[in-house]
Amino acid sequence: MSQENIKGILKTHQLRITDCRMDVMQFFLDEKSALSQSDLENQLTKYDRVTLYRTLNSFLDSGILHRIPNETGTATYGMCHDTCTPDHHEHNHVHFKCNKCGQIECLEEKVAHQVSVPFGYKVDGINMIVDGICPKCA
Amino acid sequence: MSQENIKGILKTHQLRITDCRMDVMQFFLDEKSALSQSDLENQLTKYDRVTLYRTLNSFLDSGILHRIPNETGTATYGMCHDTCTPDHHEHNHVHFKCNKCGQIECLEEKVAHQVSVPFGYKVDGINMIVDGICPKCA
DNA sequence: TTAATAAATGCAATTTAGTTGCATAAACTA
DNA sequence: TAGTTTATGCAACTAAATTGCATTTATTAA
Ligand SMILES: [Mn+2]
Ligand SMILES: [Mn+2]
Ligand SMILES: [Zn+2]
Ligand SMILES: [Zn+2]
Repeated sequence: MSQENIKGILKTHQLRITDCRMDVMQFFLDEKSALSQSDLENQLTKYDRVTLYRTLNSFLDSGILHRIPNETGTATYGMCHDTCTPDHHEHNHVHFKCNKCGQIECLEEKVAHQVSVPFGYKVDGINMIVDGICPKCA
Repeated sequence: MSQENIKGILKTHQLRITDCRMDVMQFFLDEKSALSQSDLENQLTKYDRVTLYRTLNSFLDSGILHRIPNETGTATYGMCHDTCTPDHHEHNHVHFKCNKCGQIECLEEKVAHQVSVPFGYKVDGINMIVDGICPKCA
């Protein structure tokens, strides 16, 4: 994706165009897999950790990224495939976590948007995390 | 559940019977919902935080507890409903997270044990996290 | 019942993750 | 290009989790 396209995404989400934001978004687009704060720190060493935290948060707030649930206790982020807005997020795709390399990916597969729950529970969202072995590790 | 039953569970999993382990397990059995380290710290103040961490980990390793994926970055643990062993965990039930009170519960609802993934991916397990409003908060 | 052994605990220190305040620098607006 | 707003870097801080080690407790076998 071109520099101009990335700028477009930032503008659409009403975010100022800065080097850090451009580089972080580029990194997500290149990697395609989900990334964590520490991935950014390792790769984008020219920026302060705090700036990277704040970049992730601004992307989260504006609906460019979403957080992916995981068991490890470190936040992981993925690009929103769909048309997410700050108000309405639509993350109805499956997440895949490789048990060998640890990488987390957003798959295109859609999640069933209904699930049966006991009487009295009201469902807002459904999140599906599949674990196994990814093609690279097979 | 009786003290003796709890001892039985510990023995089955080849864990030494200690006060801390008895109390932690009792707490999980009483609460029925998923618990975090900080829940334990608040409730079981007579034990050191480190001991509670280690207790959770020993339960995790021996298949008494499982970790529940979430987006917040704090680990949450639930009793394994099914017949889990250290080697093979079978957490085929739905997890529900209330968006009001934050509580996480293991539901009896079974998770579909098939999911379609792109060619090349091998699925080991499926985790389903449903969020919404629980009966208590409705 | 006791002595020997192995494992669990508490405490202090350390590492890792994430946040906040504030001065400065950069981006946008007109 | 000047004025305004927002982002960044740095330092300090809070919170979560881990590690090392001395001491205590649980188990085992005499
Ligand atoms: Mn995703
Ligand atoms: Mn569960
Ligand atoms: Zn992999
Ligand atoms: Zn609730």
